[in-house]
Amino acid sequence: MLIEEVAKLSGVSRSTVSRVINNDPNVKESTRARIKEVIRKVNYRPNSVARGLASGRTRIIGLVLPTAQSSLFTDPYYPRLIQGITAVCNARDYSVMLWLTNPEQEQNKIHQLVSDSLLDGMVIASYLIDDPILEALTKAGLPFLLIGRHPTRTDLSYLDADNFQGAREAVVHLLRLGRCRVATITGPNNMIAGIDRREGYEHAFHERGMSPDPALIVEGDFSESGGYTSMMRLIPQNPDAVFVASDTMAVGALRALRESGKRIPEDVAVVGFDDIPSAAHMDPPLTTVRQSIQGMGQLAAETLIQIVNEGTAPPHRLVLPTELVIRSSSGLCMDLIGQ
Amino acid sequence: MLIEEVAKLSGVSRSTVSRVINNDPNVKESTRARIKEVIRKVNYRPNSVARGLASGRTRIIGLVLPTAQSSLFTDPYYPRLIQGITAVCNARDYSVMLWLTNPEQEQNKIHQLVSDSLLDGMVIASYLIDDPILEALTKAGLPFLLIGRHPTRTDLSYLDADNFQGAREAVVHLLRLGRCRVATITGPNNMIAGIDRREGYEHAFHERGMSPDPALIVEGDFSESGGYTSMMRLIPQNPDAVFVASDTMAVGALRALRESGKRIPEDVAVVGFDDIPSAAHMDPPLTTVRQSIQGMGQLAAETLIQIVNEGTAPPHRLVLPTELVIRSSSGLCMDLIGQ
DNA sequence: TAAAAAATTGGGACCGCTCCCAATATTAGA
DNA sequence: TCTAATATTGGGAGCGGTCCCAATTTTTTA
Repeated sequence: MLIEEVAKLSGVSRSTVSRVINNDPNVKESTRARIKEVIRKVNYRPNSVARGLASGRTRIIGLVLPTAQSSLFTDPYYPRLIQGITAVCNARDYSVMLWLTNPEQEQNKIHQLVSDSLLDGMVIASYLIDDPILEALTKAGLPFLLIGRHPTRTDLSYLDADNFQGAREAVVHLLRLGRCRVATITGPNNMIAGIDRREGYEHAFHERGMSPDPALIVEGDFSESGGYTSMMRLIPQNPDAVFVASDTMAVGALRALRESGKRIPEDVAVVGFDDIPSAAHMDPPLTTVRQSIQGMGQLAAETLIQIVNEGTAPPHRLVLPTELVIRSSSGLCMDLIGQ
Repeated sequence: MLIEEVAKLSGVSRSTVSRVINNDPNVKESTRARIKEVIRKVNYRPNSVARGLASGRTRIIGLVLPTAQSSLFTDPYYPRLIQGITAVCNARDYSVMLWLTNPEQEQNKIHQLVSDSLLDGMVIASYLIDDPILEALTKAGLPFLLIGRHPTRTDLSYLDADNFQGAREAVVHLLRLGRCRVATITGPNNMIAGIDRREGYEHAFHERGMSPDPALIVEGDFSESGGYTSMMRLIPQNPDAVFVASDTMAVGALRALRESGKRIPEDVAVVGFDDIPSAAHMDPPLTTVRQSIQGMGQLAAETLIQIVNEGTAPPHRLVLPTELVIRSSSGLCMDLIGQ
């Protein structure tokens, strides 16, 4: 079924049908109703490829995720992000195209996408974006949004959780509970989220005029086994608490602590980051910093769609709040005592 | 940069450039080389929307996943599937479009996609596909592939793991170890994977002239908390082993067993299904049935692309083998004794 | 009631490719 | 060396919409 046929059946020209399809107000109400009825009756749907070619807008947004990330799909992070983004896109009648790229392909792939004019915009959740690519993106005029702030460039739109504050609060919580050898397993040092959380950790010390012992800082990789390995390296330093930069790593850290005969939280208090669904069921239930990844995905999609439709405004920099969720892995908490 | 400009720079017509782009053999080698050089130099990339409109093929395949599934993204199943599919599509220069739909939207959405001619084919991993949709898909002539066999229709192409054999072997293993009250936590009864695994469980009994006690069969929902709840319901029946239809549920089941003071495997042996990455790190390490979900995704993409390019052959029915991975949650195993 | 303004509608010109068929160049056969 | 066959190439006609501008209708205004 073509627009021309719908036009014939409605007794109008294809232009008028096109107007109805695109919600152009310049159509007489009675005409619009008649056409809509025909469209409904014959179940007409405009060919989106043709629309895309003619209008220059495809209503497709691209989502680029790094596949190198070992935690890519064992950690619910990306799945949640995807869920948030697709939910909004579905509702707004946008389609989502997905690319999982490893670093070698990534540059080439993004270039390709940019010059392909298949996309109206893209969400880039990769953390290893080098400047040439950003340059290409900017020059191509393709709207894009980073998930996770860019370490240096401030002229780009991004969305991020408040990693610094979240980490800071977690560590303040541990210090307040009287822990004095608070260690941390950080994220990768080349990921901004890892860096920001470590800085939040450090800041919590500085606020009290203290400095963390460098021996208590170990880099992790956001994976479960990475958490285990890092914790094993940390144990000889006798920490009495550890802030782990992701819940998935915390799972590994808990395992390492158990195997070493440490009691949690008596010997070592543990705080994670993310509040993944299983955090509440861990042994013991994990105190953690909650971030709404799905919410971030939703906001990302909404923001990008807005940019696409309203032209590029000044860069959007959106930072979502986090929330410390206190469970038993960090020690006695008032709620429990009350019961 | 348009094809016409490339043609001008190469001193040929756009037709010849088009031939080179599409690897048409009817081009003189010297001409082809010259054009390729120009393309490289000016970094020309054909507009895929225009190609799609002109050729009727977009090189985009759709992937439809059910979002209702509570385990959607806590279980690594779908992420892995996505990873497998995108890997192959990337390599073959296809793009993947993703839809996460809930049952209410699903029907409407698929209809929309079908009549939109944006897709060359689709992979449908949803389990609640009703006949009208399948009819629409078939009638539209859009190639599609189901992940998970259809319960009744045998004329459709699908890809599935050998759920029946995998479950059967798991239960045979438990029975051979001398367990006599082998329970099971099944998948949802409306998912074919859940049904096939339960039938494998039952068959293992029948092979030995036995029948499972119906009280030892409890339906689960493939989620961690579902596994916990189901196990709690099972414990009063005094099982000495349990076959859990997914590792994620097994996590919950282990938790329930621990809380009830049961030793694993001494009191209750446990076998899962999937072999998720954390299975080897559980306490105790989980015996489970391994299936390569990523491999399934890859094969799905390859098969669909083949169907798209070579026309619809007789329906493809591909069943991938599973493998029993014996760890300690199911009891003593020879490997361990040997050490 | 006629002219002016505003609201609708129609139709040609693309969007940037592919594809078919006719035209031209090249090679082989006699 | 000339003709037939074969290999290359060119160009028109779409693919199915959108969009602009001119034409037509309807509504206002004087």
